[in-house]
Amino acid sequence: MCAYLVRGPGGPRGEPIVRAEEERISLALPYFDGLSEAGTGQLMAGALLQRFPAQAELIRQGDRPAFLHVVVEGRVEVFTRYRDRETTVDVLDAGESFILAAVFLDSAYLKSARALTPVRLLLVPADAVRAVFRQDPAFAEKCAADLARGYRRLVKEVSNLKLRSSMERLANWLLHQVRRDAGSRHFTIPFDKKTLAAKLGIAPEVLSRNFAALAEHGVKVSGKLVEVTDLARLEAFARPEAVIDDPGY
Amino acid sequence: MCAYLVRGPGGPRGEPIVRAEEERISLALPYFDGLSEAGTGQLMAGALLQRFPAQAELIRQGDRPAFLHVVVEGRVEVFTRYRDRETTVDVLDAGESFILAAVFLDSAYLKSARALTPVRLLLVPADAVRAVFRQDPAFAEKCAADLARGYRRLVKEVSNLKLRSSMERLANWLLHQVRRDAGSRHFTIPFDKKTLAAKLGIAPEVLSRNFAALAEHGVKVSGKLVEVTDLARLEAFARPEAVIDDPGY
DNA sequence: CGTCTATTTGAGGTTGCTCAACCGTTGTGG
DNA sequence: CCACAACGGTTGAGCAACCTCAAATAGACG
Repeated sequence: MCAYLVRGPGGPRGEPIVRAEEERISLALPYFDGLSEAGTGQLMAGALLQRFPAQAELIRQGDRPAFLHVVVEGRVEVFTRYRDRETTVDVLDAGESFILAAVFLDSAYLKSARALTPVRLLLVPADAVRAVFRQDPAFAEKCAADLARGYRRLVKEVSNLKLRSSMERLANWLLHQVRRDAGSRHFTIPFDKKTLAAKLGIAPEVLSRNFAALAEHGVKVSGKLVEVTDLARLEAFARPEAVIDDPGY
Repeated sequence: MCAYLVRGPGGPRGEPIVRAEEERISLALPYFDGLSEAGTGQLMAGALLQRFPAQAELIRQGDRPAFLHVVVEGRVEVFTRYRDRETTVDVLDAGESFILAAVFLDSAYLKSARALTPVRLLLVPADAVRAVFRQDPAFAEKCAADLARGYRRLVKEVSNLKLRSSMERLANWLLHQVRRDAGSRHFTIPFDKKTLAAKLGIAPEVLSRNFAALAEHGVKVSGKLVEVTDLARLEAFARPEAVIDDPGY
């Protein structure tokens, strides 16, 4: 019933009821913003707030969803496997949820997920999610909006993969990071380069060479530290496009 | 307000109100199945049923959604552009809808769409969709399920693109067609090979060579006609996986 | 029968992959 | 404190998958 309670060495410990303090945290999540009292209560009644150590396997593709997962703290990598290959579909930060689509349709996970850092997850029972969806229009709208945004993110990802070279994808990813940091000229890559390579859909070696090649286009890298020395130059090379690159679009 | 009424030579003619006969057609669409009377009425009140000639541009990426589009008849290609490149995201048959996510979020289209054949579309005003979503839980659930399925389709597409070679994608696409025709050994490709190539994310020349290469794996092609001479062999090569290839998964 | 468009084929270049060796950090045990 | 794994990343070499450009064919159509 709840595989999480027994999985992993020294890791997850179940807390059968979300305590007041932690409920406050959960409510602060964009996810539950503006919900009815009743709905919130129902969602939280069976919810668990759990910790997992880095590298813990959170869900496994093919399994059936028992909970909606919301990242409260830490970073989660969502990926798919095929034969002996594996690729990153997304990397999620605190405040984001995953596998809503599987929960909603009550279908098997298409993806697996692992903790990239130690994480804290809010686990909301799948049937509660479905029930509250039917009762609380505000929540229904929230879910649908989430699904719609997720859909659109993937449409962009498909365009990104099919229409751009790996260099272009990397360049645009860098611009994305820079923009997110309010235009700061340097930032640190928030996870392993191996993970970044998987996210961009290339081999780690190619990422390495691409970084080297971007020196020509106003980017300097040392370790996880990236400095954009010539933003205009990088933009000229990356040629970002609103429809693919604007997060809010 | 309604660009469709004036676009295209000899093409679309608007019908301000959906006639009874045509409403029956619309109601037969899976989309409106099980909806409340009131909801149906509201959706249909401002709906248009329109014809477009083959090749007509139905929506253009970057525009704002005025209607939810449902394919009543014919086939529609959904694609994205970037610089001078273009790629097919999906090909839709009768009964399927498109740009629900954009309508729901009231955001600009991420994709363009064109008619591959002469088509008949049901155009449901975007604000009606949003309004009925809030009023009719059955419709809300339908929409969310549609969004969730669309999301999952794209997750599979991303896996398909990132984890498989173009040969493998083609082989699995063939298996897909065969399975859809209840296991018949031969079928005709339902659109241009150029379109198929774009859907698979490769240049037309590569598709051509891939078809030739699949002769080794139990596939014979002449024109648009495909015959699977050795299903077991093709499956051994394609190695389909439920998580990526089962439509209902 | 010409004319167009779709597809195939050939040639040659690019991009990205794999394998293997190497480097720099980090962590460990003696 | 030092040698030595161990790990993540980089680099080099060779190969495979794809792409582009240019012709040659094959159909579809008037």
